[in-house]
Formats: sequence, C-alpha cells, structure tokens
Amino acid sequence: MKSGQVTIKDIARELNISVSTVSRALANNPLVKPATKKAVTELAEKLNYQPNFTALSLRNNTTKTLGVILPQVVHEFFANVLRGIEDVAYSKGYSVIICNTHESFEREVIDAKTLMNGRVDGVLACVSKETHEFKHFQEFKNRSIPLVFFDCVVDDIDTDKVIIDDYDAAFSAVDHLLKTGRKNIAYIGGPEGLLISKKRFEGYKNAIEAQGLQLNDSIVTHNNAGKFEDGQHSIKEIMEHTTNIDGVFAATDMLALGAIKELKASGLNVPQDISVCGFSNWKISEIYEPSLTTVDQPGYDMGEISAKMLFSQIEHKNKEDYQPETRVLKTSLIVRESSDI
Amino acid sequence: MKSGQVTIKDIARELNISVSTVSRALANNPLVKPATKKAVTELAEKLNYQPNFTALSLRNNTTKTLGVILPQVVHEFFANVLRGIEDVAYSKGYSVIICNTHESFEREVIDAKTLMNGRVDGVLACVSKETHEFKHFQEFKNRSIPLVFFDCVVDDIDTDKVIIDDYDAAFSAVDHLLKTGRKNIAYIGGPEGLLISKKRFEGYKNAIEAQGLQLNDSIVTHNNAGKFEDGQHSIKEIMEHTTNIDGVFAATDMLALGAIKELKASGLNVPQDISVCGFSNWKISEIYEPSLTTVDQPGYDMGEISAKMLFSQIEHKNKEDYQPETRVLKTSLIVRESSDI
DNA sequence: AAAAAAATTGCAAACGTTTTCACAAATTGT
DNA sequence: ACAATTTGTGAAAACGTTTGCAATTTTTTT
Repeated sequence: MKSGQVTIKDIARELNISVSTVSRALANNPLVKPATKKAVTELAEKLNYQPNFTALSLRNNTTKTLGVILPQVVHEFFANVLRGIEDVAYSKGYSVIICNTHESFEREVIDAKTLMNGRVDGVLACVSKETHEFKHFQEFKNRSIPLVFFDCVVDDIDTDKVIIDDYDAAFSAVDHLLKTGRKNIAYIGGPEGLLISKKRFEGYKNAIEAQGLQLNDSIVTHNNAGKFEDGQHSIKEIMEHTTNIDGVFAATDMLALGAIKELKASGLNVPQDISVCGFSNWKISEIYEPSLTTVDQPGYDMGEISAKMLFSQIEHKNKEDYQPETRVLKTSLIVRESSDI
Repeated sequence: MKSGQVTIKDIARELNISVSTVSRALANNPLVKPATKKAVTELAEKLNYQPNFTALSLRNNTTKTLGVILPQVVHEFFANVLRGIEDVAYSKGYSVIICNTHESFEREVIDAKTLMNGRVDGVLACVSKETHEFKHFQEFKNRSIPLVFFDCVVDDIDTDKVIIDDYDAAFSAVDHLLKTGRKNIAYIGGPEGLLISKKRFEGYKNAIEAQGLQLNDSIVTHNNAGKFEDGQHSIKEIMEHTTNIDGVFAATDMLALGAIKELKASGLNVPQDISVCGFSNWKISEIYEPSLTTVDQPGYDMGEISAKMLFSQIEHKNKEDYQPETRVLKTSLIVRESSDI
C-alpha cells in the first residue's frame, strides 16, 4: 500500500460519513448538504486528495489516455505530429503515451501488445520501415480498439488514415527543378518497400515523363535508411556511371544533405552546377550552407487531424455506423539556395 | 462496456468453472488439475485473452509504468536519454509515458499533476528552463512517489539526481581552444537562470583565468533560448564592440552553428581566423561545414543510470533507509574542423 | 401532532483481477 | 470400510471509485 496516497475512505473515516457521500460531495452533487460538502472539500484540499487514476479507469472503463506508436522521435516532422496530437489530447483531458519503436519491427509488435490490454482508449500509429506484416495492428480492430494510422499507413487495415500527398509533393519538387532548366535529375530514395517511398518515386518519374524526358535508371538509387551517409554513398554510386547530372531529388533532407556534401567534395557547386531538393523541411535544411530546397510536410496538422479522427472513433465506439476515412494532406515546396538559379 | 474485451469471467462461464480457478490456471498454479489447466489455456488462447491492465494495476497497486517529464524530444541528447530509460524499463517489463513540456512551466505543472494520481510507479524529470518554482515536484516526494532528476535538476529537492559535469566539460573545451593558441574567446550562453548554464560559464571563466588571462565581459553573452538565431545574434552583438575575437565557446551546438554562420557572413574563416566549439554533439555538428568541435554528453548512460536509480527507489519503497545520491557523469571533447588549427 | 413530502445519507454492487480460507472430492493408509 | 490425507475447486474480500436504491432524517403541510 502506497503510504502517501490519500483515498476517499480516509476522508470518510475522518469525517465519520460514508464514502458515497464523500464521492458525491467531491462531484459537487446537489444532493449533498452544503455543510457536508464544505467539510469534505476542505479536508480533501488539506490532505491534497487526488482521485486514484487506476480506480477511475476501472470504474469508467476509460483510461483517458491515447497511445502513439511511431518509429522515431528525433525527427522534426514526427515531433510536429506529436505536438498536434498532444494539443488535441490535452484539450480533452487526455494524456499521451508515446511508444518509440526505433524503426524496429520487433519493438513495434511489443509496443502494440503493450497497448492492447486496456491501457489506452485509442491508438495512433505510424508503421516502421521494417514492418511488412500487420497482424499486431489488425488485433486492435479485432478488439475494437480505436485506431488511426498516420504517414506510414497499412493499406489492408480498414480504419482511419491521414497521409501526406507524397506523389504530388515529389511531382511538384521535381517539376520545379525541371522548370529551372535541369534535365538530368538523379533520384535518391529511402526504403523501397515503404509506400511513401514508392509514391515519392512515382512523382519523380511522372514529373520527368510529363516533360517528354526519359527516365534514366542509372541515376536512380534506393536506400534502406534515409541517413546522411546514405546520401553520400548514393551520389558516389551514381557518379561512377554518370557524371552529367544537374539535379538531385532526395526522399529525405538527410539524404539531400549527404548528397550535397559529396557533390561539393567532387568539385561541383550547388546550385551553380547542380540543384538539390530534399523532403521534410528539417531545421537543419534552413541553416545548412547552401540552404536546402525542400518539401514542407504539415506535421502539426497531421497530428491534429489524426487525433480528432481518433476521438471521433472513440465517441462512436458502440455504434455500427462508423465509416473509416482517409485524409490526404497537401505539402508545400520551399525553394532555397540549393535550387536557386 | 468495451465489446471486444474478453475477461476471465467469460472463460469461467464458458467452461462452467469459477473465476478463481481460471485465474489460477492462467498463473500456472500447481494446485489446478492439468486437464482444467489445459482447457483454460486453450480457450484463453482461442479467445485471445489479455489480462486487463487497469484491473491488475488496481489489484497490485503498481502500474508497471514510468513517467518521464522533459522539455524537448527533438534533441539528440534527450533522445539518447530516452533510449537509455526505455531499455532499462522494457527489460523490467515496464513501459514509459513521456510528457513533453516543450519548455513550458505551465505544461510542466500540468504534466506533473497528470503523473501524480497513481498513474505511474515513478517519475524521471528534467526541468524546463522556464521553471523557477518547484512545488509540483516536491509533491512527488510528499506522496512518496519515487523521483529521479536528470540533467536539469532541482537542488532543493532531496532525491536521486544524475547530471553531467558541465563545469568540467566547459573547462576542457575552452582549455582546448586556449591550448591551440586562442586568446580572445567569446562565450555564447544559454538561459542564464539555468544551473547548467551557470556551470558552463564557470568552466569557461576558470579555464581562461587558469591561463593567467583576464575575463572580458564584453565578449560574453547569454540567451533565453539556445537556438541558431540566438547564436547569430550574439555574434553580431559581440562584434559591434570587439572585432579581435579568435575563438567562440557556445553552450549549445545550435548557438555554435549560428555563430559560425554569422562569422562566415562577416568574412571570417572558421577555423583559420577563429575557432568555434559547441556543446552536445548533435548529428548536425558532424555534417555541417566546417564540422563542429563539441562536447559529447553521455545521454544514453544518463538515461540508463537514472532509470536504474529509479527502480532502486521503487524497490526500496517501504524502507526508510534510502539515501538519495547524485551521480555526476563525465563528458568527452570531440575535436573537429571548427577548431582544427 | 400526525402525515406527507423533501432533503440527506448509507448500503451494496460493479469494474477485472488475485489470493486467503474453507470446503468438496478423490485418494491413500489402516 | 472408515479415517486421514491429498488434491482440486469455489466463495468472498480486496484494490478505489461511482451510482441506483433504500433508508433515514428533516421540513412542510394539514
């Protein structure tokens, strides 16, 4: 027994009344006599009474907690998503438990299990790039635990989803490079299996073909991660075969920055000789030299919208008429020095 | 009533036995007959039974959850701390609820209240830079909820603490600059009220004086945040009065990078004309050009040690013999291009 | 002053689990 | 065949809270 915890019973005993009365007094129930109410609230104040969270959860069958499963936190985009989620949650008196899978499938499964036993009222999830099997998420639906996917979603699971229009974003970005006169634009991609990677590549491809140009496979690369070093490595690889590229579209800012570093090292000037565009608009892309043209993702909006959808599921809990929905959010291209010609 | 949740009662009803037996069977209690045990476990498996988390918490008076209060998550150092905490927690079957105060005092108080009602078994906290009043933390002690401070700690509260040796780190960093021949080293600090800021400044000051040099107040600045723009601004301010500085020691990597950008803009070369050193070893400091000399903080270790101390408090819960302890962790200086002369 | 109505309060059940205690059934020893 | 074990099971309490219902007290009405 936690010594410090003062309960409703303690107050009842002290005041020689029943726990029911104390409970009602604290709830400001009009049934209870003003005098009693006063005595109770004053004593509660004095003893610093806080209703036991676990008992409330059990009684009300609601934990006032949301779970978030996501692959990274040191990531401006995810951090913004989290802020959006938190703001909505806090405004409803909910708190948020964050499970960071560190891009590990194994951890994701563990985290999903952790959230499956009634610990949360609903779950927001962004799947890791290692994940190709989704039983652990399906189980939320089986148990009718409200679930919303954001960013990296699972197509096969019928639930609310909020995604970025990755295709459109990539198309616009590459189109921008083409419009400035670039013709040989390399593609440096993230994990090939990931849906968002595929969409970004599609956008790249179609933008090029829309200009009547031919896609050149030898200047297209994919990486298992989206890290700085991968960007460097990709450029090296591309330059082994092809030296006349004049543009780079990278699927993440880190890939783009790695590319810039490597391009500089090989004696090229960005943007004079070659333009570079990233994806995500991290803080670093603004302060790097040259500053990086990139796609700004509406992270905060995504979090806010996802959380609102989740609450609407939670409130529809018992009804059968809930129709899952997919929201597609628009991005905006931020042109900076790295493509400013 | 959540439709999806299958309870021990459902199993008992289905098998026409009592809930006690089901409970025992699931706990693999030797008292229960193998046949019954088999029937129960098989049905539980089939129905995908998961013990209700809330009920367990109430029964056992333990939530198997730790709370972490910290001011930022998009911060490599804090992210590493979190990994350290999570690894220890997960290994003990605990999960972690992260409260991100976004450096807001108000939010910190709300978060503290949220964790105060029996939702967690213990709390790890790093105070925000806005915080100058600590009642909300003292309350954890009053309720005898285990509490460990890390990084930004509260001196007045008698509990376990894990800190970086900020003084020593700053001293070594500045000493390194001095040893390479620098004589006029500017200081660009973070929030002046913060203990870690004071310690870093002390280290800077003493390193300079240890060389028989005089501290020059006109090349010392403090900032309310530790952001890139603050670094730029500080350099501008310093250069208005003093133009012969040949070194900069900044209290964060972002301040240092802002400083570099501004120095470059004013026509100086780093490190040829002036050396710069940051603090924290963010990823960006490695990839920036020039790469940044900085102090590496053992974030993972800090998280791991803090969590272990917290568990030792949790396990000592009822005993009176617990003696709070403060652990001071050593840093290491990483010399890169920005001071390589 | 008694009856009726209104105002307060307490009892007990419920949420899902574990565990102590008591009891029933099966087995063993004589 | 009967007592003494052993083995297996169930009832009930407990964790801290809310709430329907019943019981009590107080106030109003006649």
